[in-house]
Amino acid sequence: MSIEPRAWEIVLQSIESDLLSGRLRPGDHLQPERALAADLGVGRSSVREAIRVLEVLGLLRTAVGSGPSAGAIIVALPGGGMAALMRLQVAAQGFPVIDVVKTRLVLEASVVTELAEASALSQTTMDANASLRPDLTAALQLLAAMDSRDLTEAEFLALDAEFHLALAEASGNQVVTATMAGLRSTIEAYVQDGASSLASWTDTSARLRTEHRAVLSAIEAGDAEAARSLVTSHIAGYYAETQPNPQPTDQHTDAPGRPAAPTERTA
Amino acid sequence: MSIEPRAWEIVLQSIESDLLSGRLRPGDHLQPERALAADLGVGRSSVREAIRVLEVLGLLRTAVGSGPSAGAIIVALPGGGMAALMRLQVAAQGFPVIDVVKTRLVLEASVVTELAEASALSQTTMDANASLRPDLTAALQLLAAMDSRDLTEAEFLALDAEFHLALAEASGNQVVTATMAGLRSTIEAYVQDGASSLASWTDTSARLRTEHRAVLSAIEAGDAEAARSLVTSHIAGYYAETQPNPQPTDQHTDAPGRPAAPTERTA
DNA sequence: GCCGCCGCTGTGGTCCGACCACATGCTACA
DNA sequence: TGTAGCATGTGGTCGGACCACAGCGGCGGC
Repeated sequence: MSIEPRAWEIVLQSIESDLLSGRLRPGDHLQPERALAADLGVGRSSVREAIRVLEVLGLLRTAVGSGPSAGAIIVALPGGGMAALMRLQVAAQGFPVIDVVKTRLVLEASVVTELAEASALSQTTMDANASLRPDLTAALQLLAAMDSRDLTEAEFLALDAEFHLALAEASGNQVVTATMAGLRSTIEAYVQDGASSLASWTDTSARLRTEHRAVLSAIEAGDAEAARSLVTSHIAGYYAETQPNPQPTDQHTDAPGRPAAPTERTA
Repeated sequence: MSIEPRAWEIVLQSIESDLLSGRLRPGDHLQPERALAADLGVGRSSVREAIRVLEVLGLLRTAVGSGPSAGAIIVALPGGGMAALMRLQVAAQGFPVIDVVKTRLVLEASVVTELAEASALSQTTMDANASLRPDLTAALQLLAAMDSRDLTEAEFLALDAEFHLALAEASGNQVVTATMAGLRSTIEAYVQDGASSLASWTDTSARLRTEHRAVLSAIEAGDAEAARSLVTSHIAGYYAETQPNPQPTDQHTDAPGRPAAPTERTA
């Protein structure tokens, strides 16, 4: 017959159903752990496991103490959970880095295309619709910060990653933004790994700066095709430059004696 | 200075570092909870919280009992974790449904483009490279299954979702596949919600079938542009058709028939 | 009457011990 | 020799205990 779900799943489903029905909304407090446990007829440990999951997934934050700021509060900030997911999946070899890069390419191409189109649209219509024009000030500020002469490679590349994330944010698509944020930590890792193998960091960073400005210009000019092409070559170019020996489908390194880790399909 | 991380974070980091260093690989067993707790100097509850997180993220599965199949085993199946993340973020209003649809659009367009290009490539080169040709048999079988006359709307749409997922799998990009799998449950929900508002289900399902075949034909013909355009209009068309009244921020509220979307496990 | 200190209370964070259910595998008995 | 049943190891759950911390309010000093 129907198997009894584990206790922590009961808690998770209860919270999810409260979320869906609107009984819980962002900003609300969860019941205290002890009360929730009593209500659902489970132990406090089980409640804590469910809360921990939700916390890692970025759905709530917890704080000790008392008062309005304490307790478990619903906060839907998707970036954190996505980042944890990506990071761990890459670590567990569930996600090859090349796939992460390819996905980044696809998403960013779409982001800049959309931004350029929105920009073009805002130019053809009345200025009254200034709200339609994407907000690129954050990206511009990051670009300016990257012009600073006294940046280490790591600092520069961190700003680089933030710049790309800012573009995603400007596009307004929260799913894409969250995914990019999740990809970001992985991207930053490979980007910084690759930086050491560059012929000349000065040359490369200068080129990256130029390319960034070109992308932004294309967006502001409303030239979607150019923006897409520029951002694609920007990302692919750096990746190619830092991967001197491609290693086709293999990667995943060592230990050929392994049972090849089947990603067991549920079907 | 540095604040002490919570105990369960210590466990998580320990496992992640084992993953990164290769001490843990897919298929391996984690230490028993009690041993891990003793090793790391934390309580068993904290170990369990970390393990629970990893389980929801799709990094491992747990089983009771004894013997080789029991215990916590590393299995990197990204789909499950992504699905849980997407589902909960949508529930918490962190992800507007429209953004989910847009992201699906972008990813699927890229998938079919890539498939078509690979297909074209495999045609121009020797047939010896048959391995380069994407494997679309799964998609074809699903298409055939959808031709069956006696399908309910729900069954048809489930097959539909699986078809789109099969395309992603055929493309070989695991990040995209996992993201699509995560989007899938959300997509299925809105798709089935919308189905009731259709003028004629018979007409619509016939059209969907035709569009599916057209997409597949374009892929097999190696016509990337056509494939992209077809899949875009396919998805956007259905979404537009089922959303006569956009209903800005609202949505969901229901629960008829679906018991709050359990974390689909089982193997 | 006003202000500040201190303890009370509620909260999450952690640990511990206990017990259960279950899957194995071995042992003892027929 | 075969099988029934027990021993073992594992995750799953619970309840209790204690801690640290943040607010809040009462009490006392000024």
